[in-house]
Amino acid sequence: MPLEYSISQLSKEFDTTTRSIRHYEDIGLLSPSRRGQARVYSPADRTRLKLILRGKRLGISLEDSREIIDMYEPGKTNLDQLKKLIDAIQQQRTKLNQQLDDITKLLKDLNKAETDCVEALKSKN
Amino acid sequence: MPLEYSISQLSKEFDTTTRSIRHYEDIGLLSPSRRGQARVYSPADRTRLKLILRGKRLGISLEDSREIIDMYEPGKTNLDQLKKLIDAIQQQRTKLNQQLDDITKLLKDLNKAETDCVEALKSKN
DNA sequence: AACGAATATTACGTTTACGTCAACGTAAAG
DNA sequence: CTTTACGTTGACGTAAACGTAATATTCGTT
Repeated sequence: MPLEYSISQLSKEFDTTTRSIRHYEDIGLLSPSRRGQARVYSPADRTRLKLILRGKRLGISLEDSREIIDMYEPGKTNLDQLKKLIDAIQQQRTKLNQQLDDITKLLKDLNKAETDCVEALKSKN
Repeated sequence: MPLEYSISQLSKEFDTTTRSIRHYEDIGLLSPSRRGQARVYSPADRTRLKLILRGKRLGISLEDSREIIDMYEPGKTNLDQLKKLIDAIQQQRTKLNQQLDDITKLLKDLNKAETDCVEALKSKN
């Protein structure tokens, strides 16, 4: 496991574009260090990117992703800050469970659609 | 269960807007019948809307939703049409399983974040 | 008949999440 | 020293998914 990554390395690894990664930086979701003016990404940066993209696949907006990701940051040891976080986590959990429900339903529907298709194919022979 | 619905009824039931519902019609995802110029939605229309919104919650684009939803339509008994559908279903299933994976991982992360928070809170007392 | 509530159409505006140049710096290879 | 590959910063463009008037119509009620 490398200790640092270039922007194109990450874009390839996660099948995204350098433009997107820079965009995430533009809106403050990433802040890689620099060597000269070139971006240098740490494993931690890479993890953040991974989380962002995972969120994307779940239809989570970048704005919302920021909140979620910030939860994992240490040093957020302010007291009522913590309570806020716990609350946010609850909300996210609710949303995710809803999605889980949606997905199982969709998978069920897909299964039915498929068997229907297969049946229809059979009856053609 | 009613035999028909008005646009505002549906917008309330599914917590969306009449504008959105009309938009779905604009792009051909819905085609309710009319009484005069007023839209009249059948239970089938309602189901389609439900599927659209479920897809939305999963970050599925309206364009992709169209494909999925059309799978449920009967009368698609063209032969290689069917094979295409089965293929599309497979792809969707793959994507959904990926999402399932993402979600379980996120939920795990959220659990950890939460216990961390709670721990942090305890240590403050 | 007049009114308000619901619905309609038309059309322009907005937000999100990037795509797509253009113009230039940098560093290793031939 | 030039090519090649990769990187940078603007700046403008765009597609999707609606929001938001503005205006007109319809329909049951006073």
